[in-house]
Amino acid sequence: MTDEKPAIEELTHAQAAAELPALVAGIEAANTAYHTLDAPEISDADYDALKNRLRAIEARFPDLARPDSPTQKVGGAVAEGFGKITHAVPMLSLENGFTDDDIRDFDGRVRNYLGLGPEAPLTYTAEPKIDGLSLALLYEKGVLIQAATRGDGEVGENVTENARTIKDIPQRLENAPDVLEVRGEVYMSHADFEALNARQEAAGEKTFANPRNAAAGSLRQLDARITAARSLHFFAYAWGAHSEPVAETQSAAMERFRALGFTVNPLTVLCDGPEAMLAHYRAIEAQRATLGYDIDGVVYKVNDLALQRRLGYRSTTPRWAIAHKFPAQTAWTRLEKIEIQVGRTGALSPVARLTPVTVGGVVVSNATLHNEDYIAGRNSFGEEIRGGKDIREGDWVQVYRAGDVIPKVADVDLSRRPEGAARYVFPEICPECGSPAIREEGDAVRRCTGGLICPAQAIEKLRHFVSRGAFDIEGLGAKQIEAFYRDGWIREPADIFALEERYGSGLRQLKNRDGWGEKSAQNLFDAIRERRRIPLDRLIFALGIRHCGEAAAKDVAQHYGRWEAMAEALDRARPAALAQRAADAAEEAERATAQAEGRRARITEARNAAIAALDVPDDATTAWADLVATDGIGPVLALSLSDAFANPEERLAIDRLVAQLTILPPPAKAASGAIAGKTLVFTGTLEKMTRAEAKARAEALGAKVAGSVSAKTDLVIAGPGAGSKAAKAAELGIEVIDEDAWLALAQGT
DNA sequence: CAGCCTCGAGTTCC
DNA sequence: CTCGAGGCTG
Repeated sequence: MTDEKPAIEELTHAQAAAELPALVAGIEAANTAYHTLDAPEISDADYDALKNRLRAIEARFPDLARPDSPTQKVGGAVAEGFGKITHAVPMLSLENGFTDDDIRDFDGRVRNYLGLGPEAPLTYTAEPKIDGLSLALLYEKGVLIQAATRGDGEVGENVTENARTIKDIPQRLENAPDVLEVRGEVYMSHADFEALNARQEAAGEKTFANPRNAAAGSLRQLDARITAARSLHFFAYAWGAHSEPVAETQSAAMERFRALGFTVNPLTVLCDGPEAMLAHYRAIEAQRATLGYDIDGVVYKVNDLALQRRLGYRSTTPRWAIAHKFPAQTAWTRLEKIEIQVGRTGALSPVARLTPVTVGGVVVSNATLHNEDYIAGRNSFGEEIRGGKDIREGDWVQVYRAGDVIPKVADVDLSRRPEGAARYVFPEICPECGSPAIREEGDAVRRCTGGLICPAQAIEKLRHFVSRGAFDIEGLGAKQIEAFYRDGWIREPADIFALEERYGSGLRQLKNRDGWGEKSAQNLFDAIRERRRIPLDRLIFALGIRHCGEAAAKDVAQHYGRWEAMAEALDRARPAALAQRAADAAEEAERATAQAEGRRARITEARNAAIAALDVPDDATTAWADLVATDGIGPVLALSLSDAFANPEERLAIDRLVAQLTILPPPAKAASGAIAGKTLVFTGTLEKMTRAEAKARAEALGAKVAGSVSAKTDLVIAGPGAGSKAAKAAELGIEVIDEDAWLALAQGT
């Protein structure tokens, strides 16, 4: 079909421009026909010819190449290939359990939360945990309109076209609700995996380490035709958005999925308690090798959906489910060397360099050794781990991947320990800068004291500054930061914003060195300029102050509202912060003798004396108390913040940075709903829900739940048998309601 | 004051 | 993903 077309070399620009649209349309039509109708309209050879011609034209006239051209979707380097999809209902992960007792504890927690006794009937489903990748399929009026990967749980990738090629995924559902999002696992069978690898090898292509990687790689193909050729499968096991209730129990929901045309795992059963769950676990474990696909455990879920709803969710996992994982695969290898890495906070982290070995289908050559004690064979309480065996260079060690991800050392074979292998001596000098590395009392890690003098710390801090939750500057990743640091172009965050002015012309001329050119330099400067406007919480997080992560930064930003208010308050509170530290030191010094004499009061006396000696102004005490009383901020974080702002060098660097920025205040908390922002106290017996449940419900509605009634309390919910708290509420003139009124409030909003 | 929950920090491999 | 530690609750 390309016969009459002029050869590429003879094509004029105008001719090429005229031919392109039809070419692109032809390829796209073929794509659609291939995987939506399962009936290719043209032969593979013709398809390839079309694509080759398009590629050739684009190569000769690059200005004609469109960013959405089909040639951009072949085997390309990824990422931008897929659109992002925000999950209407987040795709959470599951809590993991490993031992029988973990599962019994889970059952206990569920019962406790629901207010059920140990003998009350409670049914769970138990199903194999498929080792694949989760996928969310959105159906509207019974038609599949979107498929998204899990991603980080909030935002996934749009792989709709690829999902359409999977036979187990129905394109249409009969008698389905208007909106139904079915979730499940995409996986590849052992047989298909072996066959695929054989084909890959024969074609000289790279093979996959395990079925899960093969499934993931296949689903994330930019060319859906490749996905179609990979025979993937799908088990449905959960749901997200839905316009009407799916069912009343988990098992009925699975039955309904089956009726709708999905495949549901046949090894799903109902269990009437933890012992039955454990029995099923062992039964599945026994069949594991003969299933024909990989599983990595068994998932238990509370069957009754009304109970699931009551149990609700913690921050990242549901309370009504747990994954009982099989023991991780292990392998023995030689530990060649122990190396020390220095992190952002100066922490010295030992890493094992291993003779590469395959563990569960993945080649592992490094493993974390955590800290000094872990190498020595002890945990933080001084108890023995690995039977007290220490780890030495040259040892044969058994490694596994914790949570199937992080390689760790499980055991040491002492019989194979080389002659003369010495106990590992942990360095007390930073290997990067030579400063003393100190281990504070009661701390598990040893830290370099070099601060920003230490290049490792400086670089790690800068990396943190540009990381995802912080300034997130596109084009300025870890590698670039390190290069700029070594060049001396970026030594502190403020330098990033001076980069264009100081080195712009130089960078533009760095043709092809480190991949820089005029265009990429311009992109970087644009990205940096975009970030000159930054939300306050991101700025605080980016500063990399110890103990101040993303969540704490949000709390601090919310508390102060404006940067100036924060800086001013921290400056004012400084004397009180110093007093706090002095008091802590005095307490530490006094503790041993006070305990010997059995006089706890002496500790308080010592603290007070230390504070009194410093003569702290009242406004400092007020500012400090205000900070420490903030939700989520305790003395440790508060001191850390105070130290960062009081350190002259650090403060100057912060001020230089802030001078370059426009800081956006945190959004005012949406005070919607009757109890949002209110402080509640529950007292007496609640009959319709447990305390924990009531608390979770209140917090979900934006309220705070306190334990005792004070002037700050807004509302008291009193059940039967309420005593002093209700009386105190009456005394303070605080509104008191009963459980039914509370339920109305909780449900109404 | 002890136990729970959440957050912070560090780490590996694709 | 996991461990340790900080902060809050009962």
